[in-house]
Amino acid sequence: MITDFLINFVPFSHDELNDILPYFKKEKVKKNEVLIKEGQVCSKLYFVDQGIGRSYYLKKDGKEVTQWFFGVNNFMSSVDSFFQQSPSFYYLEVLEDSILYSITKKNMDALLAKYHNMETFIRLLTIDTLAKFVHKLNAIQFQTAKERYTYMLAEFPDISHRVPLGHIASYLGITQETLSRIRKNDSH
Amino acid sequence: MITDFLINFVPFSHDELNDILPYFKKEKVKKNEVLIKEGQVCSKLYFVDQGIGRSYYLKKDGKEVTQWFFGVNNFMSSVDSFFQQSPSFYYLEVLEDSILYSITKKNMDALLAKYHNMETFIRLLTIDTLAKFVHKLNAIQFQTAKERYTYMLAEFPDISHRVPLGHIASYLGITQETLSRIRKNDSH
DNA sequence: CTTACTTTTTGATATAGGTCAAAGGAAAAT
DNA sequence: ATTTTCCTTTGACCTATATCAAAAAGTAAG
Repeated sequence: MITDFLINFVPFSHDELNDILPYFKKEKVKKNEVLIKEGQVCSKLYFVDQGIGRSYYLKKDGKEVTQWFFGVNNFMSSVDSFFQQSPSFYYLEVLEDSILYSITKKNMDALLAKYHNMETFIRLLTIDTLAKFVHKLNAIQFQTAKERYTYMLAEFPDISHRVPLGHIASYLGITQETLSRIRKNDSH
Repeated sequence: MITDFLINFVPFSHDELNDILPYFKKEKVKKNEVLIKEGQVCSKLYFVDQGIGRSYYLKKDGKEVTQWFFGVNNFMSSVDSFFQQSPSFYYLEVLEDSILYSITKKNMDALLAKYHNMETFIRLLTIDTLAKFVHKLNAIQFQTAKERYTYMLAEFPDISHRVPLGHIASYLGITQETLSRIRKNDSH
């Protein structure tokens, strides 16, 4: 639940939660639905209640590159686009029928201005996100294809077998043929 | 100046600035001095007034990998270690005689609790940092060695010719021999 | 069920960039 | 100034992973 996620970072009061939570609107989204396209400004921040999301972009040759996966109980968005209101470099889509809770930038700004705790929450959330990106960067920068896949399994244990192999391969910066061969060898 | 940097993100009042600025202590640091070692908890956030810093870690084989460069007018730290008070994965050092302004975690926490604007500042700073990391990740993940160097020149124009080539190479995830060859060809 | 479409696997071949080794240059120390 | 240390360049060779192509397996649709 989104409440648990919030209070896990910051001790919001009951009154604060009662004011904040209604701004998150429930959205049911069908598999493969695209939430944001490249170039659009991301106007909502999503919380994944059920399902899986991913962000990706297209290389010049048209190939998709997955940038991130968003599992249950995670916020999903094109972070910099949402907070900086700049055109998104990424597409955002769901990979399964999903239930999301979304809040608009406008409402988020109001909450940030109103509640010091909300600022703290977003600060901590961003630092957490930053730490995850740093972790991925380390995995990608100097590890072999096999080690990268090991990182993937650790970072996204619940996701690694529910999404197409090609999405994972591009997330890891390797080809799907290579990943297929890694999986084959892994299963002894 | 640090003041300009602050008000560029958030419209701090004069009173706020007068309270905040004295917590930043000037430090003169000699070339190659190490500020944080791997495993230590980063207790200070630094602002680079003069000089260059870098963060790096050691691979199992003992080779250094540069994670980031910190130029003039940038905050420098092992971000997640400082804010999450977790052991740093990185070393932090300066590559030239430098002048830094540092604030302790304790004082920063006090300012974050006292001033809503300070929370906002750190939130925006973190989002900015996150955006830069994402940018690097994109460069590293799917670009050739030469394209990565182009990214480096764009991201750190003032730094690219003041630090050892080996530091840049490891930052980009390539070997120094390869980078040397790229530079040779660049100068036609 | 059968057909069409998507995803994964397998094989053969190519290549960017790594590794190893050694020489040249530059900078710092005595 | 001369020596020592560090940094950069160059050359020869090698390997992990990409690319290309096609078969096989899995999933969805009529």
